[in-house]
Amino acid sequence: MGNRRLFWRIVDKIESLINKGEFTAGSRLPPERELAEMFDVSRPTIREAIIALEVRGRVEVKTGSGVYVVEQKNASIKSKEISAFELTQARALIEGEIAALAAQSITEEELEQLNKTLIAMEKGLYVEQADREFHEIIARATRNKALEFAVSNLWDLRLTNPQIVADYTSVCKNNNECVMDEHTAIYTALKSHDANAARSAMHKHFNRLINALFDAVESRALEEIKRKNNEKRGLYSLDGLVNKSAH
Amino acid sequence: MGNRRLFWRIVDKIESLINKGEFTAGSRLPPERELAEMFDVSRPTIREAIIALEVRGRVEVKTGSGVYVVEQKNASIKSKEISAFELTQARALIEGEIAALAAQSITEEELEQLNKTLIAMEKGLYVEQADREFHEIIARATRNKALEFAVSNLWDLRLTNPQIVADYTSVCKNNNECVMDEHTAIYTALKSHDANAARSAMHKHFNRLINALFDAVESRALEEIKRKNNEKRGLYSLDGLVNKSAH
DNA sequence: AAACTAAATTGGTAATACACGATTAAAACC
DNA sequence: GGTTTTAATCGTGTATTACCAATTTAGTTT
Repeated sequence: MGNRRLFWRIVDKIESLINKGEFTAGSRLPPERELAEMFDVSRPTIREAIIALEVRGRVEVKTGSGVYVVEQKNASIKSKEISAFELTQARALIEGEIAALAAQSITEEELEQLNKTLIAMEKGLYVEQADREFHEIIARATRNKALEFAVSNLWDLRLTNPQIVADYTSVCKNNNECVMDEHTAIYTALKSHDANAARSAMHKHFNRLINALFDAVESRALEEIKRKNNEKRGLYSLDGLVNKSAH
Repeated sequence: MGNRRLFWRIVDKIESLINKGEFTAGSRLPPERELAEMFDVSRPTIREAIIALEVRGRVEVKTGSGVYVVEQKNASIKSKEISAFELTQARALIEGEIAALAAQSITEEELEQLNKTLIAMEKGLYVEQADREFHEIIARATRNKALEFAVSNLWDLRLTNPQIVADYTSVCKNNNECVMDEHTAIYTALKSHDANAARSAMHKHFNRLINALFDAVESRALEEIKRKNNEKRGLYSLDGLVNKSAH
C-alpha cells in the first residue's frame, strides 16, 4: 500500500501545496522542523523531500535562511495540459517536414532498417517499439540532431502524459493494419527519394490518427453521457412508484 | 570554498564514477554504508546524494536490494553534440510550419503583442527577450500547446548549449536591423493571414541566420588557422638565424 | 555607522530500530 | 533420494531520534 518511499509522498504534498498557491513563488517554506511536525515525519525525511524538489528545480535552499519556492516558467506547458490531438497535429507538421528532408538524404542502410521495423510490425511483435523506431530512423536520416531531439521529446510526451497514453491506447488496439499500410507508403516514398510524396504520406498517417482519436474520444464521451444519464435515471426514476401504484 | 552542500559533492563524485565506467549501467552501487566510508561522510548524506541521483534519473533504488545504475538513453542527443546549424535548420522547418498554421488562427490581440516586441526591438532594449517573445507568441497563436512545447524546448537548447550560445552571440551582435526587417516581414504576412507568405518569411529569417552563422564560423576558423600558422611560424622561423647571420 | 550578540534556520553526524528482498538451510513431500 | 515448500538469516535500504555545527538575519549595543 504505502509502498512508495515516504519522502516521495512528502514531495507530492509540498508540490501540490505550491501548485495550489498555498506557498507562492518567491516565498519561504516553513522551516524543516515545522514541516516535519506538519506532515508527521522526521526531519531527515523532510530534508530528503526538499532535496528532491530542489533537484527538480521547484525550490531553492539557502543555507541558514530557508527554503524558497522557485518561479516556474514554462512548467504549465510542460507535459500537462497537452491533448493527444495537439500532440498528433504537432507531430504531423514536424515529422511531415522531417520526412521531406529525409527523402533527400536517407541512405540504403537506413531504408533497410526501416524495412526491418515494417517486418517486425507485420509479425505483430514489439509493435510499439517498431513504431517508435520507424519514426526515429527517419528523424536520424535528416542528419540533424536538433530534429531528432524534437521528435524524441514529443515521443516522451506521448509516454509520460497519462491522458495522452490513455487516448492513444484506446486507438492503437485494432488499427495495426492501418499503421502498417501507412508506414509502408512512407517507406516507399522515402525509397524513391520523393520529398513531396514523403511529406504527404506522413501527413496522411497522422491525419488518419487524428480522425481515429476523434472517433474514440467521441464514443467515449457518448459512453460517459449514457452512464451519467443512467445514474440520473436511477435517481429520478418513477419505476418504483409506478410498480407500487400498479398493484 | 567548500560552500556547496556536502551531498552535491557526493553526487558529483558518484556521477563521475558512473561516467568513467567505474559503475556500469545496470550494475549495483556499493551499499550505503560502504559509500559512506568510502567518501568519509555519514549515511544520511549518502542517502541524500542517492536521492538527487534518483530524481535526475541516473540511478534506481530497489528497497532491500540495492541502488542500480540506470541506462542513459537519449542523454547523448540531449543538448550536447547539437550544432547551431542543426538547431537553426530545425527551427526553420518547425517554425515555418508554425507560422503557416498561425496565419490562419492568429487574433488581433496577438498581432498587437507581436507589434510590441517589434517596437521594443527597434528601441534596442530587451532585444533577446523580445526575440524569444516574438517566436513564442506565434507558436501560441497555433492554439497547439505541443508546438509551443517544441519551440520552447529548442529555445532552451539555444540557451543551455555552450557552443551554440557562443556561435549565436558572435552573429547576433550587429545584425539587429536584419532581424527587425525579417520579423516585420513575418508580422505583415501573419497580419494578412497569408499562410504561404508567413512560412516563406520565416524560412527567409532562418536562412539568413544560417548564412550569417556560416560566415561567422568560417571567419573564426580562418582566424584559428592564422593563429596556428603563426605559432608554427614562430617555431620554424629562421628570422632569428637570419638576423644573427646578417650581422 | 560599525561591531557585536542572539535567535532562527539549515547542515551534518551518530546511533538505533525496523522492513524488505534475496539467499540459504531445513523440513516436508513425493 | 530427489524435489518442492517453508523457515531462518543476512544484507540492504528506510526511517527515527537526538545532538551539535555553521550560516544567515535581525536586533542591540557601542
